[in-house]
Amino acid sequence: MEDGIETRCEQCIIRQFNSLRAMSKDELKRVSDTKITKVLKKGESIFQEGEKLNGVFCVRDGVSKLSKLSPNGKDQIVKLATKGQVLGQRSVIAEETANLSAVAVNDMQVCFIPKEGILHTLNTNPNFAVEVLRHMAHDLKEADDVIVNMSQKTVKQRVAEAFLYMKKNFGEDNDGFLLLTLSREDIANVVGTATESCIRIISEFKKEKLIKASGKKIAIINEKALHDLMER
Amino acid sequence: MEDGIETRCEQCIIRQFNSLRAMSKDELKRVSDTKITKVLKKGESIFQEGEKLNGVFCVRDGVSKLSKLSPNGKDQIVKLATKGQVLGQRSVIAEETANLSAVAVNDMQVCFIPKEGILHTLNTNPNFAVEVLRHMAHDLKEADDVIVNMSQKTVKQRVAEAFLYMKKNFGEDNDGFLLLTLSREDIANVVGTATESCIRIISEFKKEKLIKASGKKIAIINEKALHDLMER
DNA sequence: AACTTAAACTGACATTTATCATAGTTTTCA
DNA sequence: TGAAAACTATGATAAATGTCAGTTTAAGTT
Repeated sequence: MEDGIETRCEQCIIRQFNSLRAMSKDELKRVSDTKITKVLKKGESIFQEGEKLNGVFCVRDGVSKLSKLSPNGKDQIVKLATKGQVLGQRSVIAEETANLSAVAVNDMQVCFIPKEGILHTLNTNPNFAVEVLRHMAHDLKEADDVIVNMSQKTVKQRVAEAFLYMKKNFGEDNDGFLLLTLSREDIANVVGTATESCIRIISEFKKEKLIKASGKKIAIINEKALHDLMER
Repeated sequence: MEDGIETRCEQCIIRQFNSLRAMSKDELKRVSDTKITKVLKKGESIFQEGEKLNGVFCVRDGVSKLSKLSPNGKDQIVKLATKGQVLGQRSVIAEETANLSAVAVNDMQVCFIPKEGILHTLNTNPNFAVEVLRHMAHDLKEADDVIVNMSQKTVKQRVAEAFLYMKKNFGEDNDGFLLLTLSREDIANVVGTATESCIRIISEFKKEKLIKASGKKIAIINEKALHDLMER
């Protein structure tokens, strides 16, 4: 059992850093030996904006929102991280305080990996560093795309995109309902709009039969229409 | 003379990657030996979105805008790069096509550095890789900040921020005019708004004596007020 | 200098989005 | 289970921003 956890934890690192061959067995073992597993309830925070991180967190189960508080008091969700993704690596690598807060959207399990091992491997294993670099380059591209979406697309388009994103990255159950359920407020914070505006658009989508809802659960009915709307 | 150029070109790499000690003399020499200097007129492009890059470009003189075309035909400027900054490293590192276009805002001089040397050093010199990584981590943080600004701040706040950014990063002349002059359209594309909206806000700022203008040149008169406006 | 073109500006109006108020609905938990 | 709290929903209205149309000004060009 405990063995299963360890194995999965190693998998996080491997997958995130895309570097099965970049870390040696020894290095992986050292990382796994020092990890600490932590359980979080929905709404609890993993770390806060401004906090100094002593390591990274690997999501074993559940979903975390990475968000930043803007001066006007609103919270902008920049990213949603799920099983296998690593949180905090940017701050650890840059040796800066966290620029985002990480909060559990569901009940979660994360494992903590002290920064020493990561930094050591980074400095001694070029392949590993390059893999991490490549991963961060990808994140940077995604961030650029988000900037363009935020400034050039309407709220309606961004809501459509958010649902498609949720389907693509978190999947759906047998009845077609999105596995990731977010509150209307969280959706609004992903999209960067007021909760009421977000709700209104969701209502509209329901009327137009693009989506259907059962309580908090949402199912995409007409994916093509959502997609066309988003691209226009 | 040509020697001066070489020296400065090496400086670009060193400064951008923040790694004076991370690249050996030999490595730096190899990079410099293979560089090609290129002159561009205002409006000419260095590379286009979607293009495959065979190396990075180091800005020796002038300013380049890095922008992305959105489906609605508008151009979002994501970053402005000036002397000493390197363009295209994200694409080269990720081995992807460029996700942004780079166009000269002024007359420019850039030097081209083939990717082979960069990738080779990356793979053999961990210190260099870590420095590049750190640099990219910083870029990523900045991108996150831009996302929050775009979604949470008003156009007026973003215009104020743009002027403060221009002052901070490009400086002003003896009369207090910003050294970087952008067309109204370019400012609008930085801010992510319509050109007319941008012009209207600039007119407002002039009336309120926050800035003054002489032709295309703009001077900040009341920096504190602009700052307060931006933060609110 | 006269001509041509591009950029800057202004007004009127349409559209989008935010805000405030309020009511219905679900969830929580004592 | 039943009341409180949190979330979802809708209407009315205000504020912000975009669009279109037209004018003025500046910048090149021959």
